Amino acid sequence: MSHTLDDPAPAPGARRAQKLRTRQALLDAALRLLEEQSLSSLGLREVTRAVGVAPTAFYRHFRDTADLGVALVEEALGSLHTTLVATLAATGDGEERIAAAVELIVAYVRAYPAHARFIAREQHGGVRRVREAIGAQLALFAREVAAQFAREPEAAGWSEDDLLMLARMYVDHMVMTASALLETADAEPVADTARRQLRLVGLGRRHWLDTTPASTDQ
Amino acid sequence: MSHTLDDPAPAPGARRAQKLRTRQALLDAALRLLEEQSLSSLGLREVTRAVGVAPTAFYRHFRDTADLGVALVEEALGSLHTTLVATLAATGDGEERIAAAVELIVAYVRAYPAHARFIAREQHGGVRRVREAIGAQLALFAREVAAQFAREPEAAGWSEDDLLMLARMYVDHMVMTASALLETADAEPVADTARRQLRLVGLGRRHWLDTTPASTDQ
DNA sequence: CCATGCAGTTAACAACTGTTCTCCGAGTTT
DNA sequence: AAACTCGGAGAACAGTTGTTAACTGCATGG
Repeated sequence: MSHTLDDPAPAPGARRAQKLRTRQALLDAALRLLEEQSLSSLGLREVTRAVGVAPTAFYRHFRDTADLGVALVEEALGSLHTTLVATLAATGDGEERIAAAVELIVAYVRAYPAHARFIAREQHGGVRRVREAIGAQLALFAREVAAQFAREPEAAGWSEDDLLMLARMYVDHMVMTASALLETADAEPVADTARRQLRLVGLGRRHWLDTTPASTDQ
Repeated sequence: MSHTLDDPAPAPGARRAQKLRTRQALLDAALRLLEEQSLSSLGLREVTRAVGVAPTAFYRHFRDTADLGVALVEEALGSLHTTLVATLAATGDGEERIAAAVELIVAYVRAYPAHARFIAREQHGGVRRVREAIGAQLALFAREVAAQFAREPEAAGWSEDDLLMLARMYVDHMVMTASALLETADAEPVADTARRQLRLVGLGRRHWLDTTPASTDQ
Protein backbone atom coordinates (compact mmCIF):
# COMPACT_ATOMS: atom_id res chain seq x y z
CA MET A 1 0.00 0.00 0.00
CA SER A 2 2.99 2.35 -0.39
CA HIS A 3 2.95 5.29 -2.80
CA THR A 4 3.53 4.16 -6.36
CA LEU A 5 2.00 6.87 -8.50
CA ASP A 6 3.13 10.23 -7.12
CA ASP A 7 6.65 9.06 -6.55
CA PRO A 8 9.26 11.74 -7.31
CA ALA A 9 11.54 8.97 -8.59
CA PRO A 10 9.12 7.12 -10.87
CA ALA A 11 9.30 3.41 -11.32
CA PRO A 12 11.00 2.16 -14.48
CA GLY A 13 8.61 1.41 -17.26
CA ALA A 14 6.39 4.27 -16.19
CA ARG A 15 6.85 5.64 -19.66
CA ARG A 16 5.39 2.60 -21.38
CA ALA A 17 2.73 2.18 -18.72
CA GLN A 18 1.37 5.68 -19.24
CA LYS A 19 1.28 5.17 -22.98
CA LEU A 20 -0.64 1.95 -22.61
CA ARG A 21 -3.02 3.70 -20.27
CA THR A 22 -4.01 6.41 -22.72
CA ARG A 23 -4.13 3.85 -25.49
CA GLN A 24 -6.60 1.85 -23.44
CA ALA A 25 -8.56 5.02 -22.70
CA LEU A 26 -8.85 5.63 -26.43
CA LEU A 27 -10.07 2.09 -27.01
CA ASP A 28 -12.60 2.36 -24.19
CA ALA A 29 -13.92 5.71 -25.38
CA ALA A 30 -14.18 4.45 -28.96
CA LEU A 31 -16.08 1.38 -27.85
CA ARG A 32 -18.54 3.52 -25.95
CA LEU A 33 -19.07 5.83 -28.91
CA LEU A 34 -19.56 2.85 -31.19
CA GLU A 35 -22.66 1.75 -29.34
CA GLU A 36 -24.63 4.33 -31.28
CA GLN A 37 -22.83 4.43 -34.62
CA SER A 38 -20.65 2.44 -36.99
CA LEU A 39 -16.90 2.52 -37.17
CA SER A 40 -16.94 4.15 -40.57
CA SER A 41 -18.47 7.28 -39.04
CA LEU A 42 -16.29 7.34 -35.94
CA GLY A 43 -14.13 10.45 -35.94
CA LEU A 44 -10.64 10.66 -34.57
CA ARG A 45 -11.38 13.96 -32.84
CA GLU A 46 -14.53 12.53 -31.37
CA VAL A 47 -12.52 9.85 -29.61
CA THR A 48 -9.78 12.14 -28.32
CA ARG A 49 -12.36 14.63 -27.10
CA ALA A 50 -14.08 11.89 -25.09
CA VAL A 51 -10.77 10.90 -23.51
CA GLY A 52 -9.63 14.44 -22.86
CA VAL A 53 -6.44 14.53 -24.91
CA ALA A 54 -5.42 16.54 -27.92
CA PRO A 55 -6.53 15.24 -31.34
CA THR A 56 -2.95 14.82 -32.44
CA ALA A 57 -2.23 12.46 -29.55
CA PHE A 58 -4.29 9.91 -31.43
CA TYR A 59 -1.51 9.42 -33.98
CA ARG A 60 0.89 8.24 -31.27
CA HIS A 61 -1.24 5.09 -30.94
CA PHE A 62 -3.13 4.47 -34.18
CA ARG A 63 -2.69 5.41 -37.80
CA ASP A 64 -6.43 6.01 -38.21
CA THR A 65 -9.76 4.86 -36.82
CA ALA A 66 -9.64 1.69 -38.93
CA ASP A 67 -6.41 0.79 -37.15
CA LEU A 68 -8.12 1.34 -33.82
CA GLY A 69 -10.92 -0.91 -35.02
CA VAL A 70 -8.52 -3.75 -35.70
CA ALA A 71 -7.17 -3.37 -32.17
CA LEU A 72 -10.72 -3.57 -30.85
CA VAL A 73 -11.25 -6.84 -32.72
CA GLU A 74 -8.27 -8.34 -30.94
CA GLU A 75 -9.51 -7.03 -27.60
CA ALA A 76 -13.00 -8.42 -28.17
CA LEU A 77 -12.19 -11.86 -29.51
CA GLY A 78 -8.59 -12.56 -28.57
CA SER A 79 -9.28 -13.90 -25.11
CA LEU A 80 -12.29 -15.89 -26.19
CA HIS A 81 -10.45 -18.69 -27.96
CA THR A 82 -9.22 -20.48 -24.86
CA THR A 83 -12.54 -20.04 -23.09
CA LEU A 84 -14.51 -21.44 -25.99
CA VAL A 85 -12.34 -24.48 -26.63
CA ALA A 86 -12.13 -25.17 -22.92
CA THR A 87 -15.91 -25.10 -22.63
CA LEU A 88 -16.31 -27.50 -25.53
CA ALA A 89 -13.64 -29.85 -24.20
CA ALA A 90 -15.01 -29.84 -20.65
CA THR A 91 -18.55 -30.82 -21.60
CA GLY A 92 -19.77 -34.09 -23.04
CA ASP A 93 -22.01 -34.26 -26.04
CA GLY A 94 -25.70 -33.44 -26.15
CA GLU A 95 -27.83 -31.30 -23.93
CA GLU A 96 -25.11 -30.53 -21.43
CA ARG A 97 -22.85 -29.00 -24.07
CA ILE A 98 -25.69 -27.01 -25.58
CA ALA A 99 -26.54 -25.45 -22.25
CA ALA A 100 -22.90 -24.63 -21.59
CA ALA A 101 -22.37 -23.04 -25.00
CA VAL A 102 -25.46 -20.85 -24.76
CA GLU A 103 -24.59 -19.89 -21.22
CA LEU A 104 -21.14 -18.88 -22.45
CA ILE A 105 -22.61 -16.49 -25.01
CA VAL A 106 -25.15 -15.08 -22.59
CA ALA A 107 -22.44 -14.45 -20.02
CA TYR A 108 -20.16 -12.84 -22.58
CA VAL A 109 -22.83 -10.49 -23.88
CA ARG A 110 -23.80 -9.57 -20.35
CA ALA A 111 -20.20 -8.92 -19.31
CA TYR A 112 -19.03 -7.14 -22.47
CA PRO A 113 -22.07 -5.88 -24.36
CA ALA A 114 -20.14 -3.17 -26.19
CA HIS A 115 -17.56 -5.64 -27.45
CA ALA A 116 -20.24 -8.03 -28.64
CA ARG A 117 -22.11 -5.23 -30.38
CA PHE A 118 -18.94 -4.06 -32.06
CA ILE A 119 -18.20 -7.51 -33.49
CA ALA A 120 -21.74 -8.12 -34.72
CA ARG A 121 -21.88 -4.66 -36.25
CA GLU A 122 -18.51 -4.53 -37.94
CA GLN A 123 -18.52 -8.13 -39.13
CA HIS A 124 -20.25 -6.86 -42.25
CA GLY A 125 -19.42 -3.19 -41.65
CA GLY A 126 -18.07 -0.55 -43.94
CA VAL A 127 -14.38 -0.77 -43.04
CA ARG A 128 -12.60 -3.44 -45.04
CA ARG A 129 -9.62 -4.05 -42.76
CA VAL A 130 -11.84 -4.53 -39.72
CA ARG A 131 -14.14 -6.84 -41.63
CA GLU A 132 -11.15 -8.93 -42.63
CA ALA A 133 -9.81 -9.00 -39.07
CA ILE A 134 -13.13 -10.25 -37.72
CA GLY A 135 -13.44 -12.72 -40.57
CA ALA A 136 -10.02 -14.11 -39.81
CA GLN A 137 -10.82 -14.47 -36.11
CA LEU A 138 -14.12 -16.23 -36.78
CA ALA A 139 -12.47 -18.55 -39.31
CA LEU A 140 -9.92 -19.39 -36.63
CA PHE A 141 -12.73 -20.08 -34.18
CA ALA A 142 -14.30 -22.41 -36.72
CA ARG A 143 -11.03 -24.30 -37.24
CA GLU A 144 -10.57 -24.67 -33.49
CA VAL A 145 -14.09 -25.93 -33.00
CA ALA A 146 -13.68 -28.34 -35.90
CA ALA A 147 -10.42 -29.60 -34.41
CA GLN A 148 -12.15 -30.22 -31.10
CA PHE A 149 -14.95 -32.08 -32.87
CA ALA A 150 -12.41 -34.21 -34.71
CA ARG A 151 -11.11 -35.47 -31.37
CA GLU A 152 -14.52 -36.85 -30.40
CA PRO A 153 -15.95 -40.27 -31.26
CA GLU A 154 -19.04 -38.76 -32.91
CA ALA A 155 -16.81 -37.42 -35.67
CA ALA A 156 -15.99 -40.86 -37.00
CA GLY A 157 -16.64 -41.04 -40.71
CA TRP A 158 -16.84 -37.28 -41.13
CA SER A 159 -14.75 -35.60 -43.78
CA GLU A 160 -12.58 -32.69 -42.69
CA ASP A 161 -14.61 -30.37 -44.90
CA ASP A 162 -17.91 -31.43 -43.39
CA LEU A 163 -16.52 -30.90 -39.91
CA LEU A 164 -15.49 -27.38 -40.84
CA MET A 165 -18.89 -26.74 -42.36
CA LEU A 166 -20.51 -27.86 -39.11
CA ALA A 167 -18.16 -25.76 -37.02
CA ARG A 168 -18.82 -22.65 -39.12
CA MET A 169 -22.49 -23.20 -38.56
CA TYR A 170 -21.98 -23.20 -34.81
CA VAL A 171 -19.74 -20.13 -34.89
CA ASP A 172 -22.10 -18.13 -37.08
CA HIS A 173 -24.98 -19.16 -34.87
CA MET A 174 -23.04 -17.86 -31.89
CA VAL A 175 -22.64 -14.44 -33.43
CA MET A 176 -26.28 -14.29 -34.40
CA THR A 177 -27.36 -15.28 -30.94
CA ALA A 178 -25.13 -12.61 -29.43
CA SER A 179 -26.66 -10.02 -31.71
CA ALA A 180 -30.16 -11.16 -30.85
CA LEU A 181 -29.34 -10.95 -27.15
CA LEU A 182 -28.22 -7.36 -27.59
CA GLU A 183 -31.54 -6.28 -29.02
CA THR A 184 -33.78 -7.88 -26.44
CA ALA A 185 -34.58 -6.91 -22.88
CA ASP A 186 -35.29 -10.43 -21.68
CA ALA A 187 -32.49 -12.85 -22.53
CA GLU A 188 -34.36 -16.04 -21.67
CA PRO A 189 -36.56 -16.44 -24.77
CA VAL A 190 -33.59 -15.78 -27.02
CA ALA A 191 -31.45 -18.26 -25.12
CA ASP A 192 -34.24 -20.80 -25.34
CA THR A 193 -34.54 -20.42 -29.10
CA ALA A 194 -30.77 -20.70 -29.43
CA ARG A 195 -30.79 -23.94 -27.44
CA ARG A 196 -33.52 -25.45 -29.59
CA GLN A 197 -31.66 -24.48 -32.75
CA LEU A 198 -28.51 -26.10 -31.45
CA ARG A 199 -30.55 -29.18 -30.58
CA LEU A 200 -31.79 -29.26 -34.16
CA VAL A 201 -28.31 -29.00 -35.62
CA GLY A 202 -27.12 -31.66 -33.18
CA LEU A 203 -29.83 -34.00 -34.42
CA GLY A 204 -28.77 -33.38 -38.00
CA ARG A 205 -25.22 -34.08 -36.97
CA ARG A 206 -26.14 -37.45 -35.46
CA HIS A 207 -27.93 -38.54 -38.62
CA TRP A 208 -25.48 -37.04 -41.09
CA LEU A 209 -24.05 -40.40 -42.11
CA ASP A 210 -27.37 -42.25 -42.19
CA THR A 211 -28.21 -41.73 -45.85
CA THR A 212 -24.76 -41.42 -47.43
CA PRO A 213 -22.29 -43.79 -45.70
CA ALA A 214 -19.82 -42.56 -48.33
CA SER A 215 -16.53 -44.42 -48.07
CA THR A 216 -16.49 -45.81 -44.56
CA ASP A 217 -18.59 -48.69 -43.26
CA GLN A 218 -19.39 -49.07 -39.54
CA MET B 1 -43.75 5.60 -79.70
CA SER B 2 -44.66 9.29 -80.05
CA HIS B 3 -42.87 12.09 -78.21
CA THR B 4 -43.62 11.99 -74.50
CA LEU B 5 -40.78 13.86 -72.84
CA ASP B 6 -40.13 17.07 -74.76
CA ASP B 7 -43.76 17.79 -75.33
CA PRO B 8 -44.58 21.50 -75.17
CA ALA B 9 -47.88 20.49 -73.57
CA PRO B 10 -46.56 18.01 -70.97
CA ALA B 11 -48.53 14.96 -70.09
CA PRO B 12 -50.36 15.09 -66.78
CA GLY B 13 -48.44 13.45 -63.95
CA ALA B 14 -45.13 14.68 -65.34
CA ARG B 15 -44.73 16.49 -62.06
CA ARG B 16 -44.95 13.34 -59.95
CA ALA B 17 -42.94 11.35 -62.46
CA GLN B 18 -40.01 13.73 -62.32
CA LYS B 19 -40.10 13.71 -58.53
CA LEU B 20 -40.03 9.94 -58.45
CA ARG B 21 -37.18 9.99 -60.91
CA THR B 22 -34.89 12.13 -58.79
CA ARG B 23 -35.96 10.23 -55.70
CA GLN B 24 -34.87 7.03 -57.41
CA ALA B 25 -31.62 8.69 -58.47
CA LEU B 26 -30.96 9.56 -54.83
CA LEU B 27 -31.63 5.97 -53.78
CA ASP B 28 -29.37 4.61 -56.51
CA ALA B 29 -26.54 7.00 -55.71
CA ALA B 30 -26.82 6.24 -52.00
CA LEU B 31 -26.71 2.52 -52.63
CA ARG B 32 -23.58 2.90 -54.69
CA LEU B 33 -21.88 5.02 -52.04
CA LEU B 34 -22.86 2.49 -49.38
CA GLU B 35 -20.76 -0.20 -50.97
CA GLU B 36 -17.71 1.29 -49.31
CA GLN B 37 -19.12 2.68 -46.08
CA SER B 38 -21.93 2.34 -43.55
CA LEU B 39 -25.15 4.28 -43.53
CA SER B 40 -24.20 6.08 -40.34
CA SER B 41 -21.38 7.84 -42.20
CA LEU B 42 -23.33 8.58 -45.36
CA GLY B 43 -23.70 12.32 -45.80
CA LEU B 44 -26.68 14.04 -47.31
CA ARG B 45 -24.46 16.30 -49.41
CA GLU B 46 -22.46 13.34 -50.59
CA VAL B 47 -25.59 11.79 -52.07
CA THR B 48 -26.91 14.92 -53.73
CA ARG B 49 -23.47 15.66 -55.19
CA ALA B 50 -23.39 12.20 -56.78
CA VAL B 51 -26.80 12.78 -58.33
CA GLY B 52 -26.07 16.32 -59.44
CA VAL B 53 -28.75 18.20 -57.53
CA ALA B 54 -28.56 20.84 -54.85
CA PRO B 55 -28.12 19.62 -51.25
CA THR B 56 -31.42 21.16 -50.26
CA ALA B 57 -33.27 19.09 -52.84
CA PHE B 58 -32.67 16.11 -50.56
CA TYR B 59 -35.24 17.38 -48.07
CA ARG B 60 -37.98 17.20 -50.69
CA HIS B 61 -37.69 13.41 -50.56
CA PHE B 62 -36.25 12.35 -47.22
CA ARG B 63 -36.06 13.82 -43.74
CA ASP B 64 -32.50 12.55 -43.30
CA THR B 65 -30.22 9.74 -44.41
CA ALA B 66 -31.81 7.35 -41.92
CA ASP B 67 -35.12 7.92 -43.68
CA LEU B 68 -33.48 7.14 -47.00
CA GLY B 69 -32.11 3.98 -45.41
CA VAL B 70 -35.57 2.80 -44.47
CA ALA B 71 -36.67 3.35 -48.07
CA LEU B 72 -33.73 1.26 -49.23
CA VAL B 73 -34.82 -1.57 -46.96
CA GLU B 74 -38.19 -1.62 -48.63
CA GLU B 75 -36.59 -1.53 -52.06
CA ALA B 76 -34.22 -4.36 -51.21
CA LEU B 77 -36.58 -6.76 -49.46
CA GLY B 78 -40.07 -5.71 -50.44
CA SER B 79 -40.25 -7.63 -53.68
CA LEU B 80 -38.57 -10.70 -52.25
CA HIS B 81 -41.49 -11.99 -50.20
CA THR B 82 -43.54 -13.32 -53.08
CA THR B 83 -40.49 -14.80 -54.81
CA LEU B 84 -39.38 -16.61 -51.68
CA VAL B 85 -42.71 -18.07 -50.74
CA ALA B 86 -43.37 -19.06 -54.35
CA THR B 87 -40.05 -20.87 -54.51
CA LEU B 88 -40.79 -22.77 -51.32
CA ALA B 89 -44.29 -23.67 -52.43
CA ALA B 90 -43.24 -24.80 -55.90
CA THR B 91 -40.61 -27.25 -54.73
CA GLY B 92 -41.07 -30.48 -52.88
CA ASP B 93 -39.11 -31.36 -49.80
CA GLY B 94 -35.50 -32.45 -49.67
CA GLU B 95 -32.67 -31.92 -52.07
CA GLU B 96 -34.74 -30.23 -54.72
CA ARG B 97 -35.88 -27.48 -52.39
CA ILE B 98 -32.39 -26.97 -51.02
CA ALA B 99 -30.98 -26.45 -54.49
CA ALA B 100 -33.77 -24.03 -55.37
CA ALA B 101 -33.34 -21.97 -52.20
CA VAL B 102 -29.59 -21.63 -52.61
CA GLU B 103 -30.00 -20.80 -56.27
CA LEU B 104 -32.46 -18.09 -55.29
CA ILE B 105 -29.93 -16.44 -53.01
CA VAL B 106 -27.10 -16.77 -55.50
CA ALA B 107 -29.23 -15.21 -58.22
CA TYR B 108 -30.34 -12.38 -55.95
CA VAL B 109 -26.82 -11.52 -54.87
CA ARG B 110 -25.62 -11.63 -58.45
CA ALA B 111 -28.47 -9.44 -59.69
CA TYR B 112 -28.51 -6.93 -56.82
CA PRO B 113 -25.19 -7.10 -54.99
CA ALA B 114 -25.48 -3.60 -53.58
CA HIS B 115 -28.89 -4.30 -52.11
CA ALA B 116 -27.69 -7.52 -50.54
CA ARG B 117 -24.64 -5.80 -49.09
CA PHE B 118 -26.77 -3.05 -47.68
CA ILE B 119 -29.07 -5.47 -45.87
CA ALA B 120 -26.25 -7.57 -44.45
CA ARG B 121 -24.38 -4.47 -43.35
CA GLU B 122 -27.19 -2.50 -41.81
CA GLN B 123 -28.92 -5.44 -40.17
CA HIS B 124 -26.68 -4.81 -37.18
CA GLY B 125 -25.62 -1.32 -38.27
CA GLY B 126 -25.41 1.91 -36.38
CA VAL B 127 -28.77 3.42 -37.36
CA ARG B 128 -31.58 2.23 -35.11
CA ARG B 129 -34.53 2.90 -37.41
CA VAL B 130 -32.95 1.01 -40.28
CA ARG B 131 -32.01 -1.88 -38.01
CA GLU B 132 -35.61 -2.08 -36.87
CA ALA B 133 -36.92 -1.93 -40.43
CA ILE B 134 -34.70 -4.81 -41.49
CA GLY B 135 -35.54 -6.75 -38.35
CA ALA B 136 -39.23 -6.35 -39.05
CA GLN B 137 -38.83 -7.51 -42.64
CA LEU B 138 -36.81 -10.57 -41.64
CA ALA B 139 -39.28 -11.44 -38.90
CA LEU B 140 -42.01 -11.24 -41.53
CA PHE B 141 -39.98 -13.54 -43.78
CA ALA B 142 -39.68 -16.00 -40.92
CA ARG B 143 -43.43 -15.96 -40.29
CA GLU B 144 -44.15 -16.52 -43.96
CA VAL B 145 -41.71 -19.41 -44.18
CA ALA B 146 -43.15 -20.92 -41.01
CA ALA B 147 -46.65 -20.60 -42.44
CA GLN B 148 -45.54 -22.40 -45.60
CA PHE B 149 -43.97 -25.15 -43.51
CA ALA B 150 -47.15 -25.53 -41.53
CA ARG B 151 -49.02 -26.38 -44.71
CA GLU B 152 -46.75 -29.35 -45.40
CA PRO B 153 -47.15 -32.92 -44.09
CA GLU B 154 -43.67 -32.90 -42.53
CA ALA B 155 -44.86 -30.31 -40.02
CA ALA B 156 -47.22 -32.74 -38.32
CA GLY B 157 -46.59 -32.77 -34.60
CA TRP B 158 -44.59 -29.54 -34.65
CA SER B 159 -45.53 -26.74 -32.28
CA GLU B 160 -46.01 -23.31 -33.80
CA ASP B 161 -43.07 -22.03 -31.81
CA ASP B 162 -40.75 -24.75 -33.07
CA LEU B 163 -41.78 -24.04 -36.64
CA LEU B 164 -40.94 -20.37 -36.18
CA MET B 165 -37.62 -21.30 -34.65
CA LEU B 166 -36.86 -23.46 -37.67
CA ALA B 167 -37.94 -20.75 -40.09
CA ARG B 168 -35.79 -18.13 -38.37
CA MET B 169 -32.85 -20.46 -38.73
CA TYR B 170 -33.43 -20.69 -42.47
CA VAL B 171 -33.89 -16.94 -42.85
CA ASP B 172 -30.79 -16.09 -40.85
CA HIS B 173 -28.86 -18.67 -42.81
CA MET B 174 -30.00 -16.98 -45.99
CA VAL B 175 -28.62 -13.63 -44.90
CA MET B 176 -25.34 -15.18 -43.83
CA THR B 177 -25.00 -16.99 -47.12
CA ALA B 178 -25.67 -13.78 -49.02
CA SER B 179 -23.00 -12.02 -47.01
CA ALA B 180 -20.53 -14.83 -47.63
CA LEU B 181 -21.26 -14.71 -51.35
CA LEU B 182 -20.46 -11.00 -51.39
CA GLU B 183 -17.00 -11.53 -49.99
CA THR B 184 -15.92 -14.32 -52.29
CA ALA B 185 -14.87 -14.31 -55.92
CA ASP B 186 -16.02 -17.85 -56.64
CA ALA B 187 -19.62 -18.45 -55.59
CA GLU B 188 -19.59 -22.21 -55.98
CA PRO B 189 -17.75 -23.27 -52.80
CA VAL B 190 -19.94 -20.95 -50.73
CA ALA B 191 -23.08 -22.29 -52.37
CA ASP B 192 -21.89 -25.82 -51.75
CA THR B 193 -21.31 -25.15 -48.06
CA ALA B 194 -24.72 -23.52 -47.82
CA ARG B 195 -26.36 -26.56 -49.38
CA ARG B 196 -24.64 -28.93 -46.98
CA GLN B 197 -25.69 -26.80 -44.04
CA LEU B 198 -29.29 -26.81 -45.23
CA ARG B 199 -29.05 -30.58 -45.64
CA LEU B 200 -27.88 -30.80 -42.04
CA VAL B 201 -30.74 -28.70 -40.74
CA GLY B 202 -33.16 -30.72 -42.87
CA LEU B 203 -31.88 -33.90 -41.26
CA GLY B 204 -32.39 -32.40 -37.83
CA ARG B 205 -35.88 -31.40 -38.88
CA ARG B 206 -36.77 -34.95 -39.94
CA HIS B 207 -35.63 -36.38 -36.61
CA TRP B 208 -36.94 -33.58 -34.42
CA LEU B 209 -39.81 -35.65 -33.06
CA ASP B 210 -37.80 -38.87 -32.64
CA THR B 211 -36.69 -38.37 -29.06
CA THR B 212 -39.54 -36.30 -27.70
CA PRO B 213 -42.79 -37.43 -29.36
CA ALA B 214 -44.47 -34.98 -26.99
CA SER B 215 -48.22 -35.24 -27.45
CA THR B 216 -48.66 -36.96 -30.78
CA ASP B 217 -47.88 -40.55 -31.65
CA GLN B 218 -46.76 -41.82 -35.13
C1' DC C 1 24.23 14.04 -15.06
C1' DC C 2 23.41 15.12 -19.37
C1' DA C 3 21.55 14.16 -24.05
C1' DT C 4 18.27 11.74 -26.38
C1' DG C 5 13.51 9.80 -27.24
C1' DC C 6 8.93 10.46 -27.40
C1' DA C 7 3.93 11.11 -25.44
C1' DG C 8 1.25 14.84 -25.63
C1' DT C 9 0.15 20.04 -26.72
C1' DT C 10 -0.94 24.12 -29.37
C1' DA C 11 -2.15 26.47 -33.57
C1' DA C 12 -3.52 26.66 -37.99
C1' DC C 13 -5.15 24.81 -42.63
C1' DA C 14 -8.55 23.74 -46.19
C1' DA C 15 -12.34 20.99 -46.72
C1' DC C 16 -16.43 19.34 -45.38
C1' DT C 17 -20.96 18.75 -42.81
C1' DG C 18 -26.46 19.57 -41.85
C1' DT C 19 -29.77 23.17 -41.88
C1' DT C 20 -32.18 27.61 -42.64
C1' DC C 21 -34.20 31.12 -45.60
C1' DT C 22 -35.17 33.10 -49.96
C1' DC C 23 -36.13 32.69 -54.51
C1' DC C 24 -37.32 30.78 -59.27
C1' DG C 25 -39.90 28.54 -62.83
C1' DA C 26 -42.45 25.01 -64.68
C1' DG C 27 -46.45 21.73 -63.92
C1' DT C 28 -51.11 21.84 -62.29
C1' DT C 29 -55.71 23.34 -61.22
C1' DT C 30 -59.63 26.23 -61.76
C1' DA D 1 -55.60 32.63 -68.88
C1' DA D 2 -54.74 33.58 -64.26
C1' DA D 3 -53.61 31.57 -59.58
C1' DC D 4 -51.38 28.27 -57.19
C1' DT D 5 -48.27 24.32 -55.96
C1' DC D 6 -44.01 22.66 -55.20
C1' DG D 7 -39.39 20.47 -56.80
C1' DG D 8 -35.24 22.39 -57.01
C1' DA D 9 -31.39 26.20 -56.87
C1' DG D 10 -28.56 29.47 -54.47
C1' DA D 11 -26.23 31.53 -50.76
C1' DA D 12 -24.95 31.72 -46.28
C1' DC D 13 -24.49 29.92 -41.29
C1' DA D 14 -21.85 27.83 -37.50
C1' DG D 15 -19.51 23.49 -36.60
C1' DT D 16 -17.08 19.83 -37.66
C1' DT D 17 -13.48 16.98 -39.77
C1' DG D 18 -8.32 14.90 -40.75
C1' DT D 19 -3.64 16.37 -41.05
C1' DT D 20 0.53 19.19 -40.83
C1' DA D 21 3.98 21.69 -38.28
C1' DA D 22 6.67 23.22 -34.50
C1' DC D 23 6.86 22.99 -29.65
C1' DT D 24 7.26 21.34 -24.45
C1' DG D 25 8.55 18.58 -20.68
C1' DC D 26 9.56 14.38 -18.56
C1' DA D 27 11.26 9.45 -18.36
C1' DT D 28 14.89 7.13 -20.02
C1' DG D 29 19.67 5.06 -21.42
C1' DG D 30 24.57 6.28 -21.97
